[in-house]
Amino acid sequence: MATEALIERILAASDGPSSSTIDALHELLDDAPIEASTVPRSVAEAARLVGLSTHTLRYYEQEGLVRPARNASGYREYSAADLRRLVFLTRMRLSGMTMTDLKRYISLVEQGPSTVTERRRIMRDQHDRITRQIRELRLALETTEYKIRVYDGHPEG
Amino acid sequence: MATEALIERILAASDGPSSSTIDALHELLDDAPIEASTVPRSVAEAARLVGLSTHTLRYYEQEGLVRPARNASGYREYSAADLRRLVFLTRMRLSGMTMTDLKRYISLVEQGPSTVTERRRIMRDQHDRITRQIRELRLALETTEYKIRVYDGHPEG
DNA sequence: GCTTGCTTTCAAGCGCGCTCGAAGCTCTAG
DNA sequence: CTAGAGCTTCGAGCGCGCTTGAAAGCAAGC
Repeated sequence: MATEALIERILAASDGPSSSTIDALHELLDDAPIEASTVPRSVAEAARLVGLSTHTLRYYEQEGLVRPARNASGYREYSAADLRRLVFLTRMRLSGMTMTDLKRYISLVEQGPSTVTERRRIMRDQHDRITRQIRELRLALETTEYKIRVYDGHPEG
Repeated sequence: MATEALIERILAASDGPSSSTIDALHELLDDAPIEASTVPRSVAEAARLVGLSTHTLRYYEQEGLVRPARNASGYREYSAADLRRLVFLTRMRLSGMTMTDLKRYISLVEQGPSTVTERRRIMRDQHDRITRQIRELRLALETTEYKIRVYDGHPEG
């Protein structure tokens, strides 16, 4: 998946003390006033920034997940808000949310505040799925660690 | 994925104190002397026990991941060792190991002790991938928690 | 012996999420 | 004016991991 680049970058950025870094990320990525470089980005720039391909960005737009403005020539212009949404989309995709669910969720977002209840439900479901997934991964992690111990000739192999 | 049933069961079984439970699981699932019910299982029983479909079990065999014995009529008979392997396979699949890598690994296992070095390398790679994945999931988890807080009308939404 | 439900093999199909390629338009540098 | 890079839309293709279906054999109860 091309989206791994994004994660690498985000993870690299979040080395520091966890809680404050996360707050900073939220501020940066979700609702903060638009920062310095508020210049709209071309599809290639946006793709590079979020770690997706330009093809994927166009595909997401086609699916209604993001709606960048167009300039006079019909070129896409991704605003800071568009980029924040792309980061959100990428995180949700990486955590296993399906395109169908994501499309549903974004459609609710675009319908305005009356849909908050259902949006919260979707986020709660996703939260639970992620929690479960992390537990699964921890089991798998233990299994690899066990195998590695055995292959390292650990006494209780 | 049909494999979720397995995870549910394993997770249900591993409620207790983490470390000792994990040891018990390893003992049970990896190298312990075969336990009480050493009766071979039909493909349907095996499927039920590991939470996969019978189709998937046959597919895994076709791919060389497991080699259950056959009875006089050509029916598959899954031994305890076969079941342990299936559990291992399921965990690795759920943690995102590809069929290709898993086939390579199992082929090394079947080639005997001389392949331990490469097997260890594969398990270490997989360990690293899982670790990375868990970090990604934690970011996504934070994102859902943030959204839920906002939708719950939390002051610092 | 018949029925019911399991088993077998084999090959084809599918759903998801991209991914690619073609054909053509626009911008910039030289 | 031209070359080359990057943009547009559109539709088709693909890779992975199953999943399904067809056709036929086997087992157990009535």
